[in-house]
Amino acid sequence: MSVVVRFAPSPTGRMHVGNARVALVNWLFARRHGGSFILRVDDTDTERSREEYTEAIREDLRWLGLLWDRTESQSARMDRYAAAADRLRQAGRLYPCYETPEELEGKRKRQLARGLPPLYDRAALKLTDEEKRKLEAEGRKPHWRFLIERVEIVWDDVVHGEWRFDGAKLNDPVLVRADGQPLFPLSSAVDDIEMGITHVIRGDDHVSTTAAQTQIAPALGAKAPAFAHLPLMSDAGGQGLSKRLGSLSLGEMRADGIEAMAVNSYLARLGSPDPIVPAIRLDELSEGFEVSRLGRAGPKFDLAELRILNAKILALLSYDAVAARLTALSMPRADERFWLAVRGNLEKLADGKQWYAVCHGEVRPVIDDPAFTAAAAKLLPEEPWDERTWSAWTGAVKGATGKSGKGLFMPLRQALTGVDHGPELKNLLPLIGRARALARLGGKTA
RNA sequence: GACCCCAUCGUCUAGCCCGGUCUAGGACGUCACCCUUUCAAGGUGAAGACACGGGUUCGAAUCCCGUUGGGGUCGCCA
Repeated sequence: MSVVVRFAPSPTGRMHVGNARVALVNWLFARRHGGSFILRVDDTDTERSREEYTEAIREDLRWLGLLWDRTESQSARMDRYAAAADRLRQAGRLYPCYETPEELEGKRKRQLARGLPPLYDRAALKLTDEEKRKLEAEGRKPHWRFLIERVEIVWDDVVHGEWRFDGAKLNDPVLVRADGQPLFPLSSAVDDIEMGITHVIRGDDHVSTTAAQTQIAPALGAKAPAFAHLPLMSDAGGQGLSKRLGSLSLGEMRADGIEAMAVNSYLARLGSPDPIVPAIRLDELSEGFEVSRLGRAGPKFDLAELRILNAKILALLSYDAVAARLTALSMPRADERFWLAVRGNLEKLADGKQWYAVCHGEVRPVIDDPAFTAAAAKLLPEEPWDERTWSAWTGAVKGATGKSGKGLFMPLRQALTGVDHGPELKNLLPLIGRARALARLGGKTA
C-alpha cells in the first residue's frame, strides 16, 4: 500500500514554525516512503477563511521547498460532506439538537461551576418527535451531533505508542451547523477516507478529534487511517507557540534573512535523537527519516540555534545557489571568488555587504602604528594579484619590519578591512586591489 | 474545574517497557588548549542532567503512589 499523507492548514492566518514542522514531517514521510503529499486547504469556515492566507501558506510552503503532489480545497467538496452526513443520519449516528449557542454556553457554565466536565448532556436525544416539530415550528433549525459510543477508544499512535481515550468523556462533536455547513471533524474524516490518506500526521492538539475520527470512519464504512501525533513545540522560554507568533512566523524569518533550509534542517531533527546538521537539500533530510524516532515531549524552538545553523548552511552554499540573491541585495559585483572568500563568515546572507564594502566599496581603515602600515604599503607588489600575493607581501613586510605573528597581520587586517576579524586575507586581498590597499594603508578611507 | 499528555546536561536527546553492565552515553552550544600569521573549520580536553517526596527492592533514571511544573482539550473554530 502506497503512503498518502496530507497537510491540512486552515487559511485563517500565516504559517509559523509549528505548522511548518507538521508540514515538513508529512512531506519527509511521504518522500521517504515514495508516497504522495497532498496540500488540503481546510476552508470550510467561510467566515474566517481568506484567500490571501491560502496564497500565503502556499508561498511559505514553496519557500521551504515542500511542494505538493496534489492540492484540494474543502470548500469545493461540500456535496461530499452533505452526502456523508446523510449516511450518518441513516445509521442513527447523527442526531439533531436545538439548543442555541447561548443555551449551550449556559449549560457549560453551570457544569463548570459544579466542578463537572463541560460535556454535552445529550438532552436532544430525549426529545420526542412532537417536541422537535414544535421547536422547528418556532423557527429553530437543528445542528447535528455525532453520537459517540461510550466505549474505550484505543489506537496505536506512531509517535506516542498506544493511546487510550474514554469514550464516555468525549463530547458528541457537532458535525453539521444549523446553517448546514459541515464542520472540521466531518470534513476531515470524509476527506481522509475519500482521498485515501494512509497516515494522519498532525499536532497533539488534535487527539480528541482523532478519538472521534476513530468512530466516525467506521460509521461511514471505512477504516480509520494510522495516526501520528506530534507533541506541540514551545518557544525558547517554554511558552506555547500560539501565544507569541511574531518572530516565529515563516514570513518574518524569511524577511529576516533566515535560509529555508536552516528551518528545514532544524525542524527535521528537533525532537529526535539524531544530531541537527546543516542540510542544503531536502533529500538529505528525508534519508533515514522516521516519524517514530520523534519524541513524545514537546521540544523548544530556539531562534539562537537556528541562527547558528543558518551560518553553517551559508558556508555550504555554492555561488550559483546565491548569485541572484546577492545581486538583489545590491551586491552586483559579487562574483564566485568573492562568495567563496566570505561565505564562511556570514550569519545572514545580507551580512555579505560588510565584506562587499571591503572589496568593492569604502572602508575606513583602523591604524594604530602609521609608520608600520606606511612601510608595509611601500612593499605592496605590483598587480596582477592572486591568493599567493598575501603571503609574498607579508613575508616581505616581516623581513623589513621584524614583526611577526599577530603583531604582523593584525595591523594589516585592521588597516585593510577596518575590523579585527573576517575572511582570510589571502582571498580578500586580490579582491581589494592595489589602489584601495595602498590608500587604506595610508590611512585614507577608500 | 474535569480529562489527556509530558518531565534526563543550557538545548535536542539515549537509557525506562524487560531494575544491577549508568561513577547516566551522544550531538549542539559553552570554556580551555592545540593547529592556523584573524574568524571559522579541524583536533584534544573540561564543566554540565535523572523535577520533588515517599514506597517496593540487596539494588531504582528505570517499578508503584503522591506532589510540583509545563502543555493540550473541553466551540454551531480548525
